[in-house]
Amino acid sequence: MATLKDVARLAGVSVKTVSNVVNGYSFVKADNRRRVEEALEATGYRPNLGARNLRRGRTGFIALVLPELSIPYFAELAGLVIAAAQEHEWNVLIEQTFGTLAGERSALASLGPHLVDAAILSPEALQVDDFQLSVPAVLLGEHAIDVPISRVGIDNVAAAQTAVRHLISLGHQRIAAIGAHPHRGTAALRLEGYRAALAEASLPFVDELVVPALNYHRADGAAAMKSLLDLRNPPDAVFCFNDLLAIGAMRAAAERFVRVPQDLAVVGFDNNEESVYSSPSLTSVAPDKGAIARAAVDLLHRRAESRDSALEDVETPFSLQVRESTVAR
Amino acid sequence: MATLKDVARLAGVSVKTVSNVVNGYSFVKADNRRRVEEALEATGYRPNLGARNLRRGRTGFIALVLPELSIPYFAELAGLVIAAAQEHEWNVLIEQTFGTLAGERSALASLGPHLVDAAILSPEALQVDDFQLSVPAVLLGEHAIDVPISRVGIDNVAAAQTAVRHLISLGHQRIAAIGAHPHRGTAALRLEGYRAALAEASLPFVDELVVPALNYHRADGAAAMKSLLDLRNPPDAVFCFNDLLAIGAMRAAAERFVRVPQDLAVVGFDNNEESVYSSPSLTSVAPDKGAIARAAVDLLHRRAESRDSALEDVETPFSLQVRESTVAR
DNA sequence: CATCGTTGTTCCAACGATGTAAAGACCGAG
DNA sequence: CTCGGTCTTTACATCGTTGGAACAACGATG
Repeated sequence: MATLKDVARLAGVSVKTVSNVVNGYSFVKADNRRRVEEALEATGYRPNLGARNLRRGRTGFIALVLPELSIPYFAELAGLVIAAAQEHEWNVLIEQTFGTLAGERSALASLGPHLVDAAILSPEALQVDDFQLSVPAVLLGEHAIDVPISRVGIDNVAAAQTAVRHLISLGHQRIAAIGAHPHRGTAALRLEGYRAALAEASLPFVDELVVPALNYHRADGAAAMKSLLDLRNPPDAVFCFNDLLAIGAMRAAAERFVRVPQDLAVVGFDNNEESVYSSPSLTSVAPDKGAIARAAVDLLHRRAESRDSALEDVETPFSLQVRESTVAR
Repeated sequence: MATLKDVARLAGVSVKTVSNVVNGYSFVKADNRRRVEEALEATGYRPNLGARNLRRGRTGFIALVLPELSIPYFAELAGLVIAAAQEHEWNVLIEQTFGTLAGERSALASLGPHLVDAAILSPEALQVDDFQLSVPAVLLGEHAIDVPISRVGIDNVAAAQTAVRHLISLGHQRIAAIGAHPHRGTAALRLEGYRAALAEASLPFVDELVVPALNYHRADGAAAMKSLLDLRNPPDAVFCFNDLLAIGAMRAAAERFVRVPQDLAVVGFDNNEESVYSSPSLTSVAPDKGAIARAAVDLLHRRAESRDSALEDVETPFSLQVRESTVAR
């Protein structure tokens, strides 16, 4: 691998002159510039990023800490973050926490200015004490707890309310919710939106219709749905806090020969590609994932450049995608 | 951020002694070792990986070049690769190519010993000339073309044959295939397995039943299925070259009120989590993704350590997961 | 007490890049 | 022909780490 030294020797100039050419410094004599450029070409020189960053005091990486890549929402988001980071010459390091406190702690511990310039976090279990970050960071989703970190995400209350209003507007009266969670900030807000929508339609809030889910996987949605179908008086609609739960719920319904949407309307959250092709296709709250990824990366870029540290709270748009799980073809 | 120098000053020893303690060098006096360890603790020292790797001549990263994270197979695989890489103290850099030649070329160009120690590639369009790699690499899937690079993957011919045999054993005679592709190596092999299974059952190979798919997304599967259902004599079973195609195909069938599996049996490939929860659930060829990830990373580790460069071809196991899309409950 | 081998520590150079300061080349003005 | 100012290039130090050689301390040996 060619280094600046090799190029310099070939071009017959000093190392620094080559460095100047590489970095676009203006005052290089045309003749030398040409010779250096030829030498660069001939050796196929590529800068050693490690060395450059060591000298510059940056690493060229940002961390993306998320629960699991096998969850479609995070996989899609990761893809978008990688694309957005590229525009700022950042490479993305993905850390999986599997939603556990231990996993999140170890991911955070491994972060530091020597490894990454900044971090994007999607935490699920972290405590206040854990946020002793040494690099600029941004939270995706919600503040489960009150920590001084910027945030990017949608208005979860409004989004949930929109989803449940949709169910109410279709005439549903006994609407369940799947995905309550003791620690997850988004879960609390979506529940709040659910409550608000019921309240404004003067529908009662029924405890037994709110089912918790510890993980947001398909299996959890299926289990929750089964318990709902076992009720003396099962719901006629269900709002799931993410699409995977909804997919699991629809699966459980199908196994009991409960028809969606005739017997049971289902709304999800995240608008995974999977939900467009399921049978029936799934009505879902669609956050603008591209906007989230871009906003998060841009925010970190500003913070990494200027050392100011104003907290920001960026709200990204969402929409409701209505499909067959609430309105039959 | 504390450096070795800070720790050394605090402990009252030289930088090198601290380095020796950090790296587990045996001959350090107990007394000094204790003082250094206390100083390490007190300063919260974490080695600067960039500097360490610069000195050691490695980067601590491997690249994972794949089409797109939003494709579940690659998302799951990426998660497993990250986990496997952790055991060798490697961080994973994910590059998305979006299946285009340009994307793959630019990903490859950005690779080099200054950035990564090794690379795992899942190419779809690359040409022979492109494989001028300067780091150890391994291909996932198949050699589309004849290049001297190690490979890890399943026996695609046998896997496809197993899938189609399954359909034949259920009495299907008119079996379609979705996913033929002009350049993709795996596509050719899966088609070969399909052909072999037909041949051994003395079933005719019918051209119109083999449908190409340029991308392997759900939409492509749906489009292909529609064209098959438009045939004068449509198939009674279909083998899709991946699960996304199969999901799209089942969706298209449902829209035409074609029942799966009664009117049409469907087999996929990849065994995505999504396929377990679809309605009907999808019979699929299940490659052992964990084994693939581990084998690829381990192979690269061996190659990065010892400079020998024997080509390896690692075959990982697969199985057929039979579900409702071929056998009704 | 000189010598030796073992153990423990330090100093120096190097990895590849860039910022700083100083030196060299060149120009026109006085 | 010197001076002062702009270009242009260079030498050097530096980022944080580690390998190697040098050095120092030590008890054991002859």
